[in-house]
Amino acid sequence: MSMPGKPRYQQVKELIIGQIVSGALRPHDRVPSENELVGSAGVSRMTANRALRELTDEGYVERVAGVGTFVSDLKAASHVLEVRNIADEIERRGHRHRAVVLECRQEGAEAAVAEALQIKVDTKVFYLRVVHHENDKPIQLEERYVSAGFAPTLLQQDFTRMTPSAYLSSISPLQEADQVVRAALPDVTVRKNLQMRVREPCLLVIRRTWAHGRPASFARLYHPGDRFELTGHYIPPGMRMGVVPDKSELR
Amino acid sequence: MSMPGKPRYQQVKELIIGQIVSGALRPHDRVPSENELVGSAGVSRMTANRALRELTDEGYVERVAGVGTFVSDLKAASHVLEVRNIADEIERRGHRHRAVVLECRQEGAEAAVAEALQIKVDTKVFYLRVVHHENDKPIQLEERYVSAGFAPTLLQQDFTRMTPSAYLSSISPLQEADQVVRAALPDVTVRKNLQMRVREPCLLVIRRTWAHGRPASFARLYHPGDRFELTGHYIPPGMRMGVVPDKSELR
DNA sequence: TACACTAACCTGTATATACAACCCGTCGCC
DNA sequence: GGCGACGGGTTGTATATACAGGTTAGTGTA
Repeated sequence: MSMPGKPRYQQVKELIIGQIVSGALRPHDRVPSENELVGSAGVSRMTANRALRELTDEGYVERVAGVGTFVSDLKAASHVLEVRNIADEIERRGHRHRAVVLECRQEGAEAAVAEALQIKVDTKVFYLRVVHHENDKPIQLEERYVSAGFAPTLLQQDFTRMTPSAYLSSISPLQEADQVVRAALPDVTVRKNLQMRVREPCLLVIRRTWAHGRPASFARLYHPGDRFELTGHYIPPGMRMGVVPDKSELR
Repeated sequence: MSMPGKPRYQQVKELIIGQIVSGALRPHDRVPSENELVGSAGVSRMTANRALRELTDEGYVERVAGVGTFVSDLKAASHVLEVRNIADEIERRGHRHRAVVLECRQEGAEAAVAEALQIKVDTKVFYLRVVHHENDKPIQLEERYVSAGFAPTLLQQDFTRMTPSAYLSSISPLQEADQVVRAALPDVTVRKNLQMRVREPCLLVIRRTWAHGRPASFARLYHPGDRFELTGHYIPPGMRMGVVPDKSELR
């Protein structure tokens, strides 16, 4: 255990992250305790403590004093992206989510998709189109391409029970992502599927998610402009433990 | 220096955050070194190190080995919000930014503004309208209301040299914020100011920034849908040092 | 003057040690 | 059987110490 260059606490972190990402450690599983890491990783307890503490800050694990350290639920990851799983979002508002699968098949990647997924044109990809409803009103049209190698069992999945993005993150959680948000006029197909008025603009989120350093999935998410908005909230870190000089509570 | 209940490293962090937020320490100022904190805060160097290290992770300060610790530029704050200072954004693309101030005056808050800023209707607020250009093409119409008490010297400011949001964050940086993003059709005034085609939708960002627990500023930012997009990128924390998660199993 | 070297200071990491608080199972006492 | 005390394991924090490596200013020499 002596990869030179990288600090030892970082090596310990990567060891554990690797086991989480590879699936060897699953959510709610127990992570080696500090004292166990002293033995197995050959570091001091303070070093093991730092590794586990930083993994806690980063959302990988949760620690309970007197009990142990456990892999966390990984839902926190998509939080930063502001658009979480649409089903969770709807349920959090106390509404009913329903998904209608329009298409679900394998096809050859066209140029734009191939470029986004960094594969050759005509490579096999899975293609999905799903409309998500909130209380029976369509609120998102999801058009998604998934690299075939990444999720071989995708076509057998029932996406009315679990959204594609939830399914994908269950296969390999906590990866990289980039996205673009723009306002655009929908084409006729999109407009019909979302039951939008003519000339109503839509909010379009284009997102790629990465796994193992390669794009795994490419999605276009269309939302009706009059029924959907992205919300974000920001509190500077370090302010969250109840600091703040002035605490005037309002509302 | 012994407030029981809060750990000492946290007390040190809050001490420094307080000086940054209050303005006693400004960007690029030097922060007490670890050894100075050993003397002035009465903690061990390891404890001071932990405080400064966490402030680094949280974006408050930057550290240079061999040199010292300095208050950061605070641009990190808006980073999470994905729309940073529009002028920085434009310059980062190597383009030219120009701001045209349409209006800049004091007025009584109307109902919607009063609610957003949590003040009474007709309370005095500053009202600003600025068009931001990228290479002489309008790219953002900024309509902003600022609580009068928050920035008394606002009307004297030259907003062609410094954007309103940069000015506000220079007064009291690193506060809380919330925002909403939506797609909408602009009204005629907005469309004209942004030189948009008819029926072209716009991307609307509505943002409130908070200071000392109260809303300080409320802004509507309109962007032409065909010339503007919000981008975001997400890398899970802990993966940023070049990890390659391998499948090294243990036990 | 030009240049090399050193001393002082800084961050970054690693370790051993210590104590507090917490959780839980077990053992012993009532 | 019931109940409380206790001990072992766990996290959380604090400290002293040590060494490595970076930066800078100043000093001294060629």
